[in-house]
Amino acid sequence: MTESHIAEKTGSRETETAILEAARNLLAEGGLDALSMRAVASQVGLSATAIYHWFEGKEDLVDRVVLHGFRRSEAYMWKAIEELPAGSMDRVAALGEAYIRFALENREYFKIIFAIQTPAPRHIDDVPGQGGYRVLRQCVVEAMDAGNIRRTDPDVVVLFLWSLVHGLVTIFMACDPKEMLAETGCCDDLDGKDLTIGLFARFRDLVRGGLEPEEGMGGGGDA
Amino acid sequence: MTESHIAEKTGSRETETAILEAARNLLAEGGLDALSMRAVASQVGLSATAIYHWFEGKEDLVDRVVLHGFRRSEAYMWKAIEELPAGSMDRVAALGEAYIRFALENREYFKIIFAIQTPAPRHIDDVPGQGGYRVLRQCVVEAMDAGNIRRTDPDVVVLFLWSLVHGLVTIFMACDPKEMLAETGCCDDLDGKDLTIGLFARFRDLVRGGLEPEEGMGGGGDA
DNA sequence: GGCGTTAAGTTAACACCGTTACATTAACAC
DNA sequence: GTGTTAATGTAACGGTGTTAACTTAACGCC
Repeated sequence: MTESHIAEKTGSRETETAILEAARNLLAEGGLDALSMRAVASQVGLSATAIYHWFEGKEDLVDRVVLHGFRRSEAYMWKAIEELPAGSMDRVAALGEAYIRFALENREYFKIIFAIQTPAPRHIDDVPGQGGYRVLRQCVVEAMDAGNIRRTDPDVVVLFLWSLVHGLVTIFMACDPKEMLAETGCCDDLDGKDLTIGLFARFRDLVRGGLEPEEGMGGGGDA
Repeated sequence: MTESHIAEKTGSRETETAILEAARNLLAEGGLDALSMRAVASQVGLSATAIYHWFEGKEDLVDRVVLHGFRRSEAYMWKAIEELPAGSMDRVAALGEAYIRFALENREYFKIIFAIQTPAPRHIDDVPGQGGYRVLRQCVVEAMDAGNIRRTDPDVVVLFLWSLVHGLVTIFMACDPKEMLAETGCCDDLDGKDLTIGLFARFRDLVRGGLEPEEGMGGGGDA
């Protein structure tokens, strides 16, 4: 409670950020298993128990690491749309693509939030939606105002789009997308991240026009 | 390699299934952390090491437990559509709803596949898509033949629908959906599983008709 | 200069964990 | 009987997150 408290804290924070950075690297390289208190500590040059002076425990440490990831993701998504015209569907699509890119480039951050053993579900602010949700929502509302999206509850549309992209990413992170689409031959020349984005591109038509057949095209095939 | 091998094995399998059942319960109750070799063993009345005679290790045990979950999920989905007319969109929608129901009623099975630390992604056959993918694909193809779905690559449509539903479930398992839609007031009276399904119902319009505004409705609002 | 307090870190230990090595018991084949 | 194999047990290893108790250094204060 003394006056010099602020300055004193500021200096010591270096240790805290060093711990966070080490944790971040371990997580990105080897996943949650590789992020052990002892591994983090040895990388920083401390004993494992010293970490408990800065973080409540492993869960707290991981939370803080992941939080940092979200902050980056928000910036990532803003950057993706900044040069595209407001109200355009291109903006909405670019946002989806950015989400995919970020997720696949930061698998471990991403997995943790949706994979972690949480007894209670996490608050929305702790989730990639944090920045993402609000950015997307703004784009959707603008697109509605511009007459590019049918006028309905914007939150339903946002969740619709978010679910679509998030589902695609999550599925492709768990299965081998290449194998999954082997029979189809669609996007044959692509793989990994590009395949996911290629498939996302093919979703655009469905999102825009829906699954319903065009009017006046006759009743489909030979049924 | 002796002749009595089969009968002998059949009798002993009871131990194996007892282990599986104990593992299943522990997983469903307390997640992957609660499923420890020692906990399983004590529940069956064995020593932890005895499990290694029936399973290669924890990973193998978990895999087998999850596999059982998939089998159930497939049956669950077949049952959901059996009384609905083939080729109808109701079938497709019922499948989505069944997927949501199963996921939320079997969170731990579900989480594991998409959450587990897999260096290499799992094969499609190891994923809820296993049964699910093929069931959904059949329904989509039938709906195309019946003229209820625009004719395009069915695998793209299947993945589109699967992504949508899977994303919705995954997001709602990680965030608090109630909180997320607080401002909107949509589906205000529902919660938990019902809210997710309620929201899924609102997706149906968007899936059918797309986001594009109807022709001849004028250029949207006041933009 | 001595005192109390706090920050920052240590070592030792606890209770788990998955897994391995090795011993044991029982049943069966020859 | 003897050998073999299935089925289980005990003891132990190296790892985990975490706690308790201790040190060491720095600071404010009188």
